[in-house]
Amino acid sequence: MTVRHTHVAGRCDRVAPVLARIGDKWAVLVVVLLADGPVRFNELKRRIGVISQRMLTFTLRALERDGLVVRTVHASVPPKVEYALTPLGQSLLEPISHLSQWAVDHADEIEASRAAFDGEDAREVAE
Amino acid sequence: MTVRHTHVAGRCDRVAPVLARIGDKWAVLVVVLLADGPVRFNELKRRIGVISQRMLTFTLRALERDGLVVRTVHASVPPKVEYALTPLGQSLLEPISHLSQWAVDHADEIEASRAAFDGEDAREVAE
DNA sequence: CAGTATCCGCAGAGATACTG
DNA sequence: CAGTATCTCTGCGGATACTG
Repeated sequence: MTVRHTHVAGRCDRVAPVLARIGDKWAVLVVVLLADGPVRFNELKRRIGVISQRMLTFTLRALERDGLVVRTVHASVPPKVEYALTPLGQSLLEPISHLSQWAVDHADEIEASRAAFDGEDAREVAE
Repeated sequence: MTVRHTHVAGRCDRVAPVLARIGDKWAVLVVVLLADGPVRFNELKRRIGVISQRMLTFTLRALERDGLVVRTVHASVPPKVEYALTPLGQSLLEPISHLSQWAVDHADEIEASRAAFDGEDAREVAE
């Protein structure tokens, strides 16, 4: 029984939580939007466009909890809260961009494959 | 209004579906398990350990549809179905391993941050 | 062995309304 | 402005049973 795992040494349960966060569509979006610098809550909401404030709050809390984002409250009226990437959060930008690059590079292949797959299905049914 | 996006040129809607697939915990696991070569259905199920056959089937169908995995039926009794990575699927291993590496490298930081975050919460409540 | 079909529970996410 | 609090509904995913 050969156990030659190609995957990175280190238990899967270390990796899983991170993957889950990446999979969270809002989380990644927020991280990318914060790449250029701090952004305020409602500004963030506006840029994302469709997100509910509930989900944005949850997403930011999760990112803050994981140490990827810092929340800074400026004591003023009206209140001003800015969110920014921590160094850890910034370091995540790199692997994310690798992945994004892959996605962009192969988007056409994937789409074609899907079309082919769905096409076969339709033909089977038709016969 | 400066629009200096750091993220990869190419619309987000191209990237989102891929991120969703990565976020699918089963999908990534399966891809990694297929890294060393073709594996049969039940063998895959056994290695994953906890997955329901329903989810495994769905996951494999999705991966097949996206062209990341090929399904090969060997006409025999009992039936034998093998799943293997396509070249496209193999190419995904690279960005995944980058991400995994990041996860492993920063797992401790993240965990510490979580503990600190949760600790503050508990203290606030206690006071 | 390798699935498909069906039922069901519960967490995730939206909509809405209210507050410091 | 930046949230919290509820209420609700959808759909992911597990358990189970059946089939080629």
